[in-house]
Amino acid sequence: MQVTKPKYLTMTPPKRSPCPISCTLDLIGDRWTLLIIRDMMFFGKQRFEEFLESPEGISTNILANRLRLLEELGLAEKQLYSNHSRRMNYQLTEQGKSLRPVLKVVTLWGLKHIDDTQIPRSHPTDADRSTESFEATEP
Amino acid sequence: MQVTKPKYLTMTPPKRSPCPISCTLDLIGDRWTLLIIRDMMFFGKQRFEEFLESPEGISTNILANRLRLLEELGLAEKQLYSNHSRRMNYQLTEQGKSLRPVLKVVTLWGLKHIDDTQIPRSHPTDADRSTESFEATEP
DNA sequence: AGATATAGCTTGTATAATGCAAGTAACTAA
DNA sequence: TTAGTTACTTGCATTATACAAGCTATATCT
Repeated sequence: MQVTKPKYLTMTPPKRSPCPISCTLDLIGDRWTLLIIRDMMFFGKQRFEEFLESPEGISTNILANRLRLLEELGLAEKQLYSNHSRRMNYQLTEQGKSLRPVLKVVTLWGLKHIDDTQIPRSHPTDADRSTESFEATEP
Repeated sequence: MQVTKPKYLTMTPPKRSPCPISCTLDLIGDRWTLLIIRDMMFFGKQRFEEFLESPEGISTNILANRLRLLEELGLAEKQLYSNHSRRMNYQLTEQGKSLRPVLKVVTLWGLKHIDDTQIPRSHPTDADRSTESFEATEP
């Protein structure tokens, strides 16, 4: 598979309809994508192995697939951590960060309507890099 | 398959983790469920055949499956339309209606970040039954 | 009464997505 | 030189989805 340039949201997947809900679900309407975005946004995760550590237990092939899709959608960017390592660095773009209100309202709904849910505690090492709080109200 | 009583959100699907985002995705993290809720909430749709008419083109087996799941989750209720007909009547419960802020923020995100999206125009006959506006701000 | 239509599904089958385990490639450190 | 780290890919079994067809109970028409 030969991917040249990241595509943008304007040109990506086939729409089922022009409805904004339907179109949004075409992008992030699955059980994993928002969790990866959560990990980047609230826990400052940036590397493949870090995403694998999340308690939901994503598998490596799904993770690789979703990271590629996020890049193609322009929601995340991939960079080399340093020039002498294979280590990669995934970060949210502005587009990706714009999903914050979505994650927030989903979080609040879950906390209120599903029993035994709680905001995960991040590891100290994760918290160091986390730029945004899970609870914070405003962008 | 023998389903006795509707289950409630507290006892339904296996959690991948206690994270409220993860748990919410376990319930509605697919490409169809929120569209059915949209149809009930904003377009006043109540019947099997009405859901089939939506432009995204859900298939009958998936629709039947999701309506059953929504009932099991306590997000929707199924009733007979009248006592002399097979006609069914699906309606959101209070739990289901509580997803309104989620649909709203998803709608706004889609409108702003995905090209060529627009709020669908409902048919006059649908609008008659619609209790809530797609655009309205407050519950 | 018998035929046609309507509504709400179920069933069958092909294709696609997911889950799980294992393996590979490039570099890094000892 | 050897072992470890990181980011994946591959293979295969299971599950979900898409598409088409069919079925059942009532409602309506003639």
